[in-house]
Amino acid sequence: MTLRKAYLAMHRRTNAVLAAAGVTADQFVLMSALYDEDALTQRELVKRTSSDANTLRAMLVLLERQGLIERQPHPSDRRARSVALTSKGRSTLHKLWRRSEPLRGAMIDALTLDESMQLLNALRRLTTAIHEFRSPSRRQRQSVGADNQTS
Amino acid sequence: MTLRKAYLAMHRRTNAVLAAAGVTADQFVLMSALYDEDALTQRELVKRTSSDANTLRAMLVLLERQGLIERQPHPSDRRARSVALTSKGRSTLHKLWRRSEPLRGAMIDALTLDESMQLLNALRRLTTAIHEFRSPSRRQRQSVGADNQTS
DNA sequence: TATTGTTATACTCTATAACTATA
DNA sequence: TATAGTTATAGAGTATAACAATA
Repeated sequence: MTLRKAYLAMHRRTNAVLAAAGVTADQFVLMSALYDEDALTQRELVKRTSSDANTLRAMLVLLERQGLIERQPHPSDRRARSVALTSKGRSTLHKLWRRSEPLRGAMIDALTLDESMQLLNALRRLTTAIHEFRSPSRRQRQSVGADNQTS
Repeated sequence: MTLRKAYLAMHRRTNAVLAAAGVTADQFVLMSALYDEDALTQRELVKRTSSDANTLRAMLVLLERQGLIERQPHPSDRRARSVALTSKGRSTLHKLWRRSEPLRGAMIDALTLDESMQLLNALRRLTTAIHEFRSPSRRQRQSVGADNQTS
């Protein structure tokens, strides 16, 4: 509940800050993932942004329509497509970073450096635990064993 | 980014765990907010779940269609509606708690008690900072003043 | 056979604006 | 005048399933 509230607050405020630029917070995340790299396949983007493949594609189509990214044939794998920011996308991204900077600043100021590190560390471990979690609806006899704990 | 990943992981896994019961994670949150109270107005629910009023209404309509909640005239304010869980909603909520318990357990086990407390504390302060943040696009001369500190 | 991506489809969540009815 | 909620509308994100092309 607390995690949810923090994320929603950040997400909505980011959307509000970026709205004038015609880009959503999720699209901003996606574009940022492309910034460091020359080009990525959609498959790689799915991994990095932890999105669903079809969701990602829908977002790419929207960004492509705005001329912010482009998808070209992959040089070595003819199944894949090479996704990259256009020059317009790159300059838009710079603008988005400038616009969202004050909000990021406010978030950074809310915690000490030490607390921020601990927060990030805790969140990462939480994420790992969730990813490793598998529903015990169909138990793996071997690992769960004969304990008295009910699911 | 880290906050986003943690939230999305939790949200998706919760959805997966609850899918068989035909209820989404967001609906689960909403129903939980109703559990402690006999009844709440939609306005109060908006505050507690930090949802948009129209978003909330859409969710209530879905839950009402499933017979999990009901909306009755408010006794003292004839504009308002009194939202409450039905008995079916109440028993469904119990089932949802049971189903999601292992996931919550995994999340709790990922951190020490001390770390959990610190995490919650940090997230709350972050949320407060975001809520208090106002875009500096149109500065309020009075409060911003001539300091060198930005936002 | 497995992988990359597309097409088709549907539903939930989100949000804005204009509105009704009460307070 | 302000508040509680509705109606109408739209779009973004999410996800499943069936499919084509390629590895």
